[in-house]
Amino acid sequence: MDAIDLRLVELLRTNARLSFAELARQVGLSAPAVHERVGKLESSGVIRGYRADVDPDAVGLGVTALIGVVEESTTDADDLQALLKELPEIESCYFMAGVESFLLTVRVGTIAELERLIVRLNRTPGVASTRTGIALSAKWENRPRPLTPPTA
Amino acid sequence: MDAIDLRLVELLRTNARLSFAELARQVGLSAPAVHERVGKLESSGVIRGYRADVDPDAVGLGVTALIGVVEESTTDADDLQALLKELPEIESCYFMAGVESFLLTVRVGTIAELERLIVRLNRTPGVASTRTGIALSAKWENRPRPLTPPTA
DNA sequence: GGCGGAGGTCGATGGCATCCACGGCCTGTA
DNA sequence: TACAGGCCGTGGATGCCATCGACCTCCGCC
Repeated sequence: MDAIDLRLVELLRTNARLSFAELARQVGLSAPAVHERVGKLESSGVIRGYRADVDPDAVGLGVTALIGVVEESTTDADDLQALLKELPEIESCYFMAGVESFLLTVRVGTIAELERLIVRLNRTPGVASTRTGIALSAKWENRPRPLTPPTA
Repeated sequence: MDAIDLRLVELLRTNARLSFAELARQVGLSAPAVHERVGKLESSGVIRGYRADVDPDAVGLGVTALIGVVEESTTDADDLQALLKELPEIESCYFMAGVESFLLTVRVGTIAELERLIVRLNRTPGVASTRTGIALSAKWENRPRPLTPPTA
């Protein structure tokens, strides 16, 4: 992970469809060199994949919510996590410090669907309670942060 | 937005670097046809961009937190939003229903940096108070949800 | 029936991805 | 110092891909 790798990561983070030739021009190396570097970044797990950033509204997922989940004290967090993973509506799942063990970001089409999801969550074994906040709008999401060189 | 468009979106959501030729094979069209469809999806805003999914840990952003922000009653939400946008640490910003007007997902390198960020936030004009939850780990993030056809 | 547009296929061409052989530099060692 | 080996790069070759233009086909509408 030197400065060039960091620059490649930053470029791909902003536009994942850049060609290797273009990346090469940006960082001042040849295309094969960039190809190999990116391959290593992928296989070492620095780059986990490439995703199109899609407007959720446009694909029928206009409702975003954040749900805090309080675990029952008798349950194993791993078991609960496995159950949560079954629910495709859950886009992200964080294990948190605090009373609410999990914080979920959730995407559904309608408030009615959200209601059904909340009911389902509360019925899930290991869930003591949930607390839902509705996002009225996403001002921005997953904004790629400028990466600071390690010496900063 | 027909079923083929939806399939293209789903494919690109999972792997944004698929070639048009490969996409064409997957959906049973020719490459130029797919090229045109994807172009329209981009210019109509359905596809907002393409992002490499990077392990935050690997680029020195090992600390993730969620911060709820309570606005001062005298402030304009848009003004505050503009100020928040200046802070590169804020990865996502949702305008929420509830006491906390904004919910921020934040990514920093160390707990010390998080502390500085919280102090800065509390000093920001328009911010009445903040409430921070620390993510001990991200179980998963931005998982692409299988898209249901509109008739489902 | 004839027309026009949307959206598709096909074929050609230039650029890109990717493989391979080669070379320079840094480093540890005699 | 001289040298050997590994790492990382370059340059050239080759086949695939992106992309353009010409044409075709279907469908709704006059």
